Amino acid sequence: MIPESVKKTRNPEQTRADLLAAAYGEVLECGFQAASLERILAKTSVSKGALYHHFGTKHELGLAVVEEVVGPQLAERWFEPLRRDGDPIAALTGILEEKIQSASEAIIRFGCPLNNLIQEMSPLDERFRSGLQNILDAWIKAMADALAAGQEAGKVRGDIPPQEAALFIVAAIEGCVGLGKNAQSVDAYQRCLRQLQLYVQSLAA
Amino acid sequence: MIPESVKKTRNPEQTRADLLAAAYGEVLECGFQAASLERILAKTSVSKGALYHHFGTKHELGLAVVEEVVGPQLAERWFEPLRRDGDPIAALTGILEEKIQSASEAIIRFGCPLNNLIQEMSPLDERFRSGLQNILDAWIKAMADALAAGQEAGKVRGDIPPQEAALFIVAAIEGCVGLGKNAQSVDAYQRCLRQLQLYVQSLAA
DNA sequence: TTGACAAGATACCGCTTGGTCGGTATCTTT
DNA sequence: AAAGATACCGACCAAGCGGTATCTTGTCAA
Repeated sequence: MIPESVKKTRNPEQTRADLLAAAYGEVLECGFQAASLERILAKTSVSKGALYHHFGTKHELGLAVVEEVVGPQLAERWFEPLRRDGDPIAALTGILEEKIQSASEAIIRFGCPLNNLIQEMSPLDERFRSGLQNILDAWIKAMADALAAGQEAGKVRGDIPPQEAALFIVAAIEGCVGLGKNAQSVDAYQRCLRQLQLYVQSLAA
Repeated sequence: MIPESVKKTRNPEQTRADLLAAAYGEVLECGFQAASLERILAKTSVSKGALYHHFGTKHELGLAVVEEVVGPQLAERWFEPLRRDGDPIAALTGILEEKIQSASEAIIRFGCPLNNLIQEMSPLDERFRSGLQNILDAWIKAMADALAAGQEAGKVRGDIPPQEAALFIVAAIEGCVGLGKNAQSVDAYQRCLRQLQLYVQSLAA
C-alpha cells in the first residue's frame, strides 16, 4: 500500500504546512511587516490563489505562524525539558549549557523569533500581541512551576519568589539572544548566557 | 536684539532637527522599514524636497536617527549617571529604582528604541548594525568601567568579571523592557526590573 | 545691487505591495 | 456517472512606497 501523500496530486495539508514554513523563514529574516507574500510564494512554488485559499489575509498567515510554528517550537525546546527534571537549577543549567555549546549561526544571525515579533508587532496589533503573550505566559509558568517544585524538594532557595524569578530569567534569555544578535558574535552570546547560568545557580538552596 | 531663530523664514538646522524628531517618533512606532516618509513629512509639514536636501535616502535618515537621537538619549540616561557615582551598586540601584518609579506609558507601549532597531535591522543592514553596536559598546563599557572602579573602591565583589557582568546587565535591562512591552503591563515591567535590582545588589562586596 | 548657492516646493515616476476574481482541475459523496 | 465542494491557478488592480527632476525662493557675501 503506497502512502497516500505520494499518490495525491493535491495535498492541502502539505501545501498549508509549506506555506507556514516558508512564512516562518521569511518573517524570521525580514520581520512580519516587511515579509513579502511574493517571496513566500516563490520559496514554496505555491500559487497566490492557493495561499489565499488557506489564509484569508497576510495577517492571518502571520498569526498562524505564531501559534503553529513559534509556539510549539519554544514549547519543545523549553517547556518540556523543564517539566521533566525534578531539580530546576540542574535542568536550567543544562538547557543553558546546551544553548551555549550548540550556539547556531541562525540564532546569532536572526535572534529569537518570539522576541523579534514581540518588538515589532506588539504595539501595532492586539491579536499578535495576545498570541505572543500566550507563549510568553506558558514559558514563564513552566519556569515558575519548576522553581516552585524545586523549592518543595529543597533544591531551590525558599526566599525567592518563583513567579518573579521566572519572569526575570525569561527576560534575561531574550536579552542575551538580542545582544548576541547585534554583536553578530557567538562569543558575546555565550558569555552573556554564562552569566545567566551563574545567576540561576545562585538560586540553589 | 531678537534671536535669529525667530526672524528667519528659513531655518535649515531647525528643519533638520524637526525631521530627525519626527523620524524618531515614526520609527519608534512602526519600525524603520515600515516607517513612511510621507507620514514623517505630514508630522513636520516639511516638503519632500527639503527632506531630500538634508538626507540623501531614507536609509541615511534612519542612521542619523540612530547616531543623533537614540545614542545621545541613552548616553544621557545611562552613561553619565554611571560615571558620576563612586559606588556602582548604589548608582545602578538608583537608576533602576528611578526607572521602576517613573515607568512611562511610552516605554511600556513602544519599548526601548535601541532594542527595537537591533531586533529589526541588525540582520538586514550592516551599517545599522554597527551604528547600534557602537551605542551598545559604549553602554557596556560605561557599566564595566563603573563596576571595575567599584571593585577598586572595595564596593563590588572582587570575583565578578566586570565585562561579563556589564554585558549581562545590559541584556537583562533590554529583556525586562521587552517583556513589559508585550505584556503591556507596568506591573510586569516593574517586577522584572526589581529582580534585576536584586541581582545587581548581589554583586556588592 | 547682484550673482551664486543653499533651502525648499511640487509634480511625477517606476515599482512593489496585499488583495481580488473568474475560471479550472481534482477529490468526495451520492 | 453526476453533482457539489474543495483546492488551486494566474492575470489583474488600486494604493502606497522611496526617489527624482525641475523649479522657485530666501540668504548672504562681494
